[in-house]
Amino acid sequence: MARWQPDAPGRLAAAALDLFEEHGYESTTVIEIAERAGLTKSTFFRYFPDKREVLFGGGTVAGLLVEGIASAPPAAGPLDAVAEGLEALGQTFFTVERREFSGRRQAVLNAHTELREREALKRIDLTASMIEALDRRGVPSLTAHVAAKLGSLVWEIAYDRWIDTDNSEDFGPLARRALAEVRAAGAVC
Amino acid sequence: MARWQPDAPGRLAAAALDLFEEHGYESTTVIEIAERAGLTKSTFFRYFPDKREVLFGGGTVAGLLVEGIASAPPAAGPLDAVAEGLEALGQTFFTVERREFSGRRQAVLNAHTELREREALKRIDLTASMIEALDRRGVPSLTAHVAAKLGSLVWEIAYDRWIDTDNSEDFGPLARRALAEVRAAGAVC
DNA sequence: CCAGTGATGGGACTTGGTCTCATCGACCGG
DNA sequence: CCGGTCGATGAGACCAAGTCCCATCACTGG
Repeated sequence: MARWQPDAPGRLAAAALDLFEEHGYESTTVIEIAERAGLTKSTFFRYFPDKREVLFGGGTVAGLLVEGIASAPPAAGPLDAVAEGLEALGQTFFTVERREFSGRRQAVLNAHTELREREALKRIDLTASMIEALDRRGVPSLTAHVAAKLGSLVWEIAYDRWIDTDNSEDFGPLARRALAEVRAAGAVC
Repeated sequence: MARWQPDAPGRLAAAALDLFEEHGYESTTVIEIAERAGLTKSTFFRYFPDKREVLFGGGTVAGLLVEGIASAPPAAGPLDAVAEGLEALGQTFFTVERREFSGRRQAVLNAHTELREREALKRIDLTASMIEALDRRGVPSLTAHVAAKLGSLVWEIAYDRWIDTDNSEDFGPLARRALAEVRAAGAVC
């Protein structure tokens, strides 16, 4: 028999989301999170560098997106390459099982500035990753910057719609549609 | 004779920037900042909600930008309206006197994740302000989103170049040029 | 002379976050 | 069966950020 329950980080994240929903982010203590997960403060900080990060565990996202961009057909334009990356993300990360969790998580995020701040940083770092990936495709720097910013916007729009409970479309098609809309809007700027 | 030295927030901000440059952000204490400014921790937190915010005092920026966008000629397209806003900013906020301070401040910001994170949040909030301002001009939502994102990119590029010590051009012209480049890059996405 | 006001100081208190050391079952070689 | 190592966890001291409440004290107007 195992000495410890499995998946400590997962239990911590789940406990945290529950408590944040129940009492709000600021009013719940790291100690409370750890206790609900059957652990202690020490262990919490062993897995997460700070309290906010417990809601940002999935660090594989950037990697998947970058891979997707890299493996787009060489002839594809920069924005199409980003679309390819988003598509890849939709198939491996934004799966149906993750949808409900993502929605709950996002509601908590939107409600607390401290968490929105962390989200903002993640988005910027992600945009930087996209720029790098495009750079490796030979896209000129400025074009890469523009494509990454637009790609980030496409992501936001598609993600919002994907989370929306009235909706049950997969992430991939949503991203494709959002991309087309953004492109059309960009043409009239 | 005045009972207190004038401009407590300004003294705190100056002291903070000095100390951050000397010892780094994390290794300098709020108490140290306050002491160098001839004040106390209590007073520091009376003027700034947290330690990071001491480097983000100029809260008028968003207002100026929004005004500039609002007062652009009605015929101007969304991105041109944003350019108008940036121009306004260049004349009232990004003045020559502020250039050296901005450069020092930016160097500190770039060196510390915690500060980059706050900057990321400010940028997102600013983008939201731009979207609102464009919305009030009757720009359709999606177009406003695209224009705001591109405007934010133009801001970044122009600001970088403005700070660059090899350069001494004013912010307005730099923004104009950056806008043209971004537009050209956008056309090939 | 006196009461009110406003910027500041002082200090207790909570919590996030770091660090170091102790614990203890599992596993492994003999 | 035995002893030692390993790896995940616990315990608790410690520091700094941030909150709160109350004291201080010059200035002001009546």
